Amino acid sequence: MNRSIPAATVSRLPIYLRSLNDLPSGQSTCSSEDLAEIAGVNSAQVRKDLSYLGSPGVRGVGYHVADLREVLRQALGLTQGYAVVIVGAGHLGTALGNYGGFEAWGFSVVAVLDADVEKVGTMVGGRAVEAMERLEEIVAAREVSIGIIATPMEAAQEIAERLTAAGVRSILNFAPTVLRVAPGIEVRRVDLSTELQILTFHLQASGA
Amino acid sequence: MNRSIPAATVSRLPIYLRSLNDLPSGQSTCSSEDLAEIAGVNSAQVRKDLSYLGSPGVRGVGYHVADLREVLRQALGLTQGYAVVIVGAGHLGTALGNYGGFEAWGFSVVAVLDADVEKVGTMVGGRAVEAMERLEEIVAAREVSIGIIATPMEAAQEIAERLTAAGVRSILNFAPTVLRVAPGIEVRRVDLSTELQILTFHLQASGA
DNA sequence: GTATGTGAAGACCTTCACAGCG
DNA sequence: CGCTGTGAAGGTCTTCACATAC
Repeated sequence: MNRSIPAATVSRLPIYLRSLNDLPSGQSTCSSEDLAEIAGVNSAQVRKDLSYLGSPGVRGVGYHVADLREVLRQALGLTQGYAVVIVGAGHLGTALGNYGGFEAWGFSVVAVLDADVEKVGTMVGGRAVEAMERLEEIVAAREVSIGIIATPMEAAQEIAERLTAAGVRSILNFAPTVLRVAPGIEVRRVDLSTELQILTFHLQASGA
Repeated sequence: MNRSIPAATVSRLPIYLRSLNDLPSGQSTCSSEDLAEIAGVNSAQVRKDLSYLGSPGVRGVGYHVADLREVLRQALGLTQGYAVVIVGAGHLGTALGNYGGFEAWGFSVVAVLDADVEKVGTMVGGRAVEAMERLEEIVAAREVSIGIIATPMEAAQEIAERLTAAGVRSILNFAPTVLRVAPGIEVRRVDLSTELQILTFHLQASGA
């Protein structure tokens, strides 16, 4: 079914899906131009991206909003729920654990882990923090498919190895380090200081 | 001095800078191969990227670590400090405010703002949360160059407009929305649910 | 000898412009 | 007629392969 959708397109699909919510309510159909405006991209880009999902539009009319939402949800695999484990209950892990948005998109945080025995048992987002040594057991028993690493840099690589050995195939890494993982394991890196440094590059390039 | 460095290169420079810290200590010189390994990219990529910064290497030898670090810091504009304001003192804004890494890279969080009067005056990362209406005054008085938006989605666009009107030229946006800003304003988006959805795309594409 | 710096080739991505279809 | 879907063109990024310099 997937005729190899380009990576750049995949990274925009979530934006299109969210953009549908920003349409004037009651609008049952939308043009590539409407979506382009909201998503901040070129309208030809929108049409080409969506064309990879079959041909969800109607010429002369546009895209039927409800249909398009369903096609996007299907493509992104959002029709099933995914169990997520958060590793690290520091400031960031706590913020993530308290974030209400996971459930809205069908994700379910099934555990928050921390290596610090002082933190084990404390509550984060309504769940008790569990001990790091239970990682493998929890991943297996709760069928975790996504691991979120919110540990200090030093611990990140080892946690990634334990997660993947236990069966996790997707990792979202907030630790400021590049993880080395086996082929087939998908890692996304979110790094605050990298982002800030890209901003300062432009500040100084434009003469600040 | 900047002979228009490609965007893709700019986004890797922070990784190279950090990679220097991961070299075996005492190693005063390193090859593009060494850096490539740590940064997780091709070594030709490393050489081409670094060649945009002049020619910081020595043929037959490699890159002198201390020199390269300095060249990277210069290119990224990290030789001067930057004042940062965090807008929104919810879970995420609080985590950011408590994050110790800003100072290490030369950033200085000069204010944390929130629209909720209940939150004003509470402490975040050793600073008292200030009222949102003081945004313009604070940006001007404390010479803020970077704004971090950690508000709910609905407030983000207005905050972006107020920040830029007050003189901020760089924004790091954690709110799940695409900001519309004037030309010349640099925005980086960090969106948890987008990242998770890209992961689920691959999970389902590989048949999970 | 050794590792950088770089033209050339190739892969990938974006944009245009218009054919095609409702 | 209007808007999608798409070949073709143009741009950007990555990788190769080797000349170049120490």
